[in-house]
Amino acid sequence: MKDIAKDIGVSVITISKVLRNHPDIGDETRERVLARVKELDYRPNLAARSLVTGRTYLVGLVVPDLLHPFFAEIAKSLSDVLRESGYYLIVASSEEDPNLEEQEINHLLARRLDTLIIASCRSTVDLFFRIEKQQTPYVLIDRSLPGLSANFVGVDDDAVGMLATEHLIEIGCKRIAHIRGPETSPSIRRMEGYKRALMRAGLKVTDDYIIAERKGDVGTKQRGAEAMGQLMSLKPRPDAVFCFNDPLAMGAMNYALDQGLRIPEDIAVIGCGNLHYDDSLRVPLSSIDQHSRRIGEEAARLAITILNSKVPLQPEKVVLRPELVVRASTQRRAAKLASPKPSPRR
Amino acid sequence: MKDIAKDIGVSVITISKVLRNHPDIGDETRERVLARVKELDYRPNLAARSLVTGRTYLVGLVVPDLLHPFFAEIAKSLSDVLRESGYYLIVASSEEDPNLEEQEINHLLARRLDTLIIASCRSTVDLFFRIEKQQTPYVLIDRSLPGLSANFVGVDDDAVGMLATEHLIEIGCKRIAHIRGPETSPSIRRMEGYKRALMRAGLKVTDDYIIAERKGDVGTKQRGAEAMGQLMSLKPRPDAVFCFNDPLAMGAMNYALDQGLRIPEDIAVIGCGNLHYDDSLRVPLSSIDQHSRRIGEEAARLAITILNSKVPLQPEKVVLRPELVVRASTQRRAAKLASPKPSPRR
DNA sequence: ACAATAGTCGGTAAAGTTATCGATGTCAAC
DNA sequence: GTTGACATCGATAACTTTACCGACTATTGT
Repeated sequence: MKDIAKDIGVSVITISKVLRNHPDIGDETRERVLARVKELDYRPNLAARSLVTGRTYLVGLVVPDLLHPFFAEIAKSLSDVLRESGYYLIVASSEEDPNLEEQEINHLLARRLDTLIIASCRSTVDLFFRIEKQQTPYVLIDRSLPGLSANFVGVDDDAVGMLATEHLIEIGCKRIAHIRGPETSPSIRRMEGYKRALMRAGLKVTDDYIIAERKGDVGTKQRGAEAMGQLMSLKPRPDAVFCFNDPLAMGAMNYALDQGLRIPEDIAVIGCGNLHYDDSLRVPLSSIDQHSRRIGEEAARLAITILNSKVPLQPEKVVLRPELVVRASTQRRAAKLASPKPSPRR
Repeated sequence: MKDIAKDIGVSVITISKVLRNHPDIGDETRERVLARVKELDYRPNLAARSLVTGRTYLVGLVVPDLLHPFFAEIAKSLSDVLRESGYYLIVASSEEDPNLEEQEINHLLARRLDTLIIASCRSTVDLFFRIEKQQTPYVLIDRSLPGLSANFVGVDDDAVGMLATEHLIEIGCKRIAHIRGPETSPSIRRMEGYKRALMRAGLKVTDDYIIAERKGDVGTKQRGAEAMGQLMSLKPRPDAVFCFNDPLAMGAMNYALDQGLRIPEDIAVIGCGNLHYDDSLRVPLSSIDQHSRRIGEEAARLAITILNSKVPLQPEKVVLRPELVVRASTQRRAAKLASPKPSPRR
């Protein structure tokens, strides 16, 4: 920058102003500066700029697993929207490990990012108080924490559980099982929605029908298969399963099919996530769409709003309404039980 | 930092050294500093550090599509390995648009990242010369550019094409079609491998049997379906298709199945990528594994090697050997044509 | 006892940029 | 001709940290 200034015969400040489209500079000077800048293919050092402005134009994203299509889609839409405002995304993966997550967040805090966007696998709130003390704004996505009043973008997980379960009830299922996820808010809320839907329909909640997350780090599909195995060995076999997410459902379906069962005739299956390959599976999978793309977009929008605001804002919560997507795995069957009347589409 | 120094009665430099585990500092002093640091939950400003050291400990990743499982897996493994050495990943998506890619790379260059890792959709070389002029080391992944001697990590795409095609030949297919990808090196090389395998087997290459990428931005699955539609309308219908990647293959298979065709009896299908849901599809999909995880790991390793080296290194090329994974979509059929002898496994 | 060495600590300057305010010049208006 | 307004540019200081070297003490070897 010094060189350019010398070349053209103006001061460094002038160059700086041109580079930031500051209105102070005359057209002719601006042209000459820009010409020289282009000639040298010069780019200002953003680290130095950050140092003096206090802004990095960097947003951190912390997710449990980048490979999961749900988080990948969020990362993508987030990155798209942020880019329009000149922000970039730096990603960190917590591998569903609370300690690793804390470590990653600490590191990101040291980088003085403008905002953090976090799908947390922690169950305690202390870490987030520390973030607030650092004055770093943050947005929780997908997973919320009890007792924490923070910005949040996600789906209404109670509604997810109810929607899925009600659908299974409508198509005539009586013994509805649930394969649940890890101990985080979405899993807990979906299970509660599931239970509430059962009770409303006058069906009783059977503990055996709820399969909890296994420990250990086997793949999700594998866990789905094991869970289905457990369910198949029960005395009155379930005639439907609501799975926490689609990869689990995939594993569960594979197991059932390999055992010679028919889906949905013998057992109906519904998942959550509405992944793009759901309709190409051995049996196309019904699912609850949780609008992953919109979660990313809304989180980005929220982050930008916060960053543009002079005053600290009240935490905002964006709760999206889930949507039922029916495919073959729950396709209304001519009920082998006693419920011949076609259930109305909701 | 100034405050901590004052509190303890030492100089700022001492604090700085403690924070970087510099051996210069005595145990007692170090303890006292660390205690106070922890008390204040203090973290050094990495932007300032970058300014003076010239290193950001940031690696940029530019890919065409973060949502594609292939790139998502690379991003994940990359991020994992880099983290161990204290590096973080900043991601940018080019959406398969060369101009957008240039823009993104320019921005990343301004951030003075330590390394760039790029799956480029550009066909010209000039941009990369500009990167080299900025002294920023970079590693190409998946896609290479003719005439560019750069660090590269990817799979042997000629071998991919040959492996897939030879497999189809071995199971008795005679009229093998190819649905190719965009105009980048993997697609070109795989097609060449495909052609070479045909010629070696004494089969002739039919132009009609090679479907090029359609323009426009419909989803990949949709494109696969359309391509399959084109193939099905040909006079001697192909009895096998080698698809550039698995999403294309998914679309193609869906179309064929919906038309009442049987896979692999009427038409065998093989893709590339070996995605984790391949075995859960309507017909489990044979595929060529291109070791996406290892691509990420090797790229990270290479990046770190470059960063640790005092002297500029010669460009290194890591070419992985692809691997055939056979599933139902090409399961050796009791050839309805005239080739009853079981083909030997290669 | 003296030099040499190792172990600790600090001072100075520098990294590249921007915020703030002040300085200059030009022009029109009265 | 003075005032005011506007447009254009620059000087100073600051942001936070580290590289480099020098200084001081204590210990060791001879």
